[in-house]
Order: sequence, then structure tokens, then C-alpha cells
Amino acid sequence: MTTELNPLGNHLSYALAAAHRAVTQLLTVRLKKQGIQIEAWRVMECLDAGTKLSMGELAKQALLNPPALSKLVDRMVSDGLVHRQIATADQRQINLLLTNLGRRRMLQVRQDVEEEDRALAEQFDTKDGALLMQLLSQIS
Amino acid sequence: MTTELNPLGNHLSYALAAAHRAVTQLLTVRLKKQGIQIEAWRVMECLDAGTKLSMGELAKQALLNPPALSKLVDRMVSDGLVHRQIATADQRQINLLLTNLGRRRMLQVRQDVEEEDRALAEQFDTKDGALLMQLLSQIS
DNA sequence: TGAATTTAGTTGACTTGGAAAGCAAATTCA
DNA sequence: TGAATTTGCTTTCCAAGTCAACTAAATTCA
Repeated sequence: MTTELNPLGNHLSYALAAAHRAVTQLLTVRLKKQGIQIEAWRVMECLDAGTKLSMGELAKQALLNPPALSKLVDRMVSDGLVHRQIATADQRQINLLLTNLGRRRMLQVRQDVEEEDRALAEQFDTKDGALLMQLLSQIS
Repeated sequence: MTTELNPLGNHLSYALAAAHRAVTQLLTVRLKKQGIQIEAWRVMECLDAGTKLSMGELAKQALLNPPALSKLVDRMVSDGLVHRQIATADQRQINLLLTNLGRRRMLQVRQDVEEEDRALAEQFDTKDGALLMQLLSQIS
């Protein structure tokens, strides 16, 4: 039986948008209690990983366009979470660094994200979570 | 081998965001050539389906919060794509209607969306597209 | 009935995001 | 070498989204 109530239900792009919206909303609510944006958390995780990243690389990994990252970083700097450092090799490049406060905050936030992620994974049968992830990462 | 370059790669929520971003960007570019927003297309598809929808119902189906829908509809009205009609049963409710122009534009845009969706589905082995959709719609 | 509450949608102040232009360092090549 | 081009990041201007407050219609119930 394919009683489709929603005319958009056949579109993969719509299913993706709906799922993304649902997940993002939950996560946003949770992180708002910590006073932080999802994107800011992503930036901090990338920084914590160690390898020095230019703003450009960071933007790609954190899923932001360069201007959006620039502005987010401005805010994070004034919140004392990160600071900019001009790269020595290429003076145009910026290496962003976590402050101690930034690292502490990141560890707190990470708890929440992982808990949320766990709750999400529980909506699937054992293998399906990994399968979904595998399928998603095939995209573009 | 699980050489994870991106520290966020283990998170399902991140994989979802990344996939959503990729798909949305492609679709946005394509629809921009038609001078229309993805959300506006969703609204028009919902309207075309026939059943009269309140703004509230429409917001849910089109994946928008009520204020965002209100403002989008303002724009669509001034573009001549839809018009508001006060519901007879409940005077607080609005039934949105497609204009003739709106219907024509919707049919054009639908072509593009379906082509994009087809291109997306082609990134998967035969069964996997449907499988992905099935998994996505399990969420929340 | 009619005062109090709930529901539907919109508005306003503020924040964030995108496109295109801008600036400065690095690189190319004549 | 030094003018022209490219690259990395930021800024500006404007479009769009959020949260919270607001208006008005409908419903509840004393």
C-alpha cells in the first residue's frame, strides 16, 4: 500500500531534508542549553583533532562557506573559544587555535552530541545505523 | 582501513548534514536559474496535491517554521504564485491557493527537481536509493 | 452567557547566511 | 625584477530565518 499523504514523499532530496531537519532541531535545542551553535561545535572538533587547518580547509570540514566561517570565528573569538594565528609559511593563511576555555567547552558539548547521536542510532536496527551512514557518505 | 581524516566522520548527524548540504547546494543552483527557492517549490507541490491545507499543516509538510512560511508566502504572493484565502469553517485559518502562473511555474520547476533527484539516485546501486529513503524516513 | 484560555497566523527586533566585491600576500612569467 | 594573475580570507550589503510578542478567532467552563 502506497497511500502517500505528502506529495513530496517520493523525493530522496525531500527525505534527506526532512531527516536533517528533525535531527538538527533536536541537537540545536540541546546545544542551545550549552549556549553553543552546532557549527561552532564542529569547528572546535576539527581544531581539537590536531592538524593545523587553514580557514578554507576548516570551512569544508565544518560544512560552512568561507564568509559564514569568518563570521562564526569572529563570534567565537569574542566568546574566548578560539584565537586566530597568522600562518608562518603563508601570511594570508590563518591557523585557528582552541583556547583552554574552548577545549573545556568542547568536551562538555561533545557529551551532548554523542548522547544525541546515540539516541538517533537507537531508532535503527543494529546494523542499519552503520548502513545509513555508509549510504550517506556515498553522496557527492 | 579506517583512516579517518575528518574527526566528525563518526557522527551520523554529521554525515546527514554533509549529505544534505551537498544535495541542497546542487538543487539550489539549478532552481536559482528558474529564480525560485527550494522551499517555495515544496509549498507549491503541497498545494498542487489538492487537499486544502492550513498554514500550519503546510509548514510541517514543507519543512518550515510558521514565521518562515508566513514570510515566504508574502514573497510568493507578490510574485503572483499563490494567494491567501480565509477558511470558511475557521476564520483564523488560511487556505493557500496556487494561481495559474504558480501552477505553470511549478510544473517547470518539477522537471528540474526530478532530474536532480534522478542524478542523485544514480549514485547508488539499484536497490540502495530506495533503501536509503526507507532508512531516512524512519528518523524522528 | 461571557470571562478566561487556547489556537492560528503574523509581525518586529535581532541574528545569521549568501553573493560579490575588496584587500593583501603569494605566484607566474615576460 | 616587477607587472599581471591567482589565492586566502574578510567585508559589505542584502535576503532570509529565529524567538518572542501580538492580534483575532474559536473554544472552554463557571
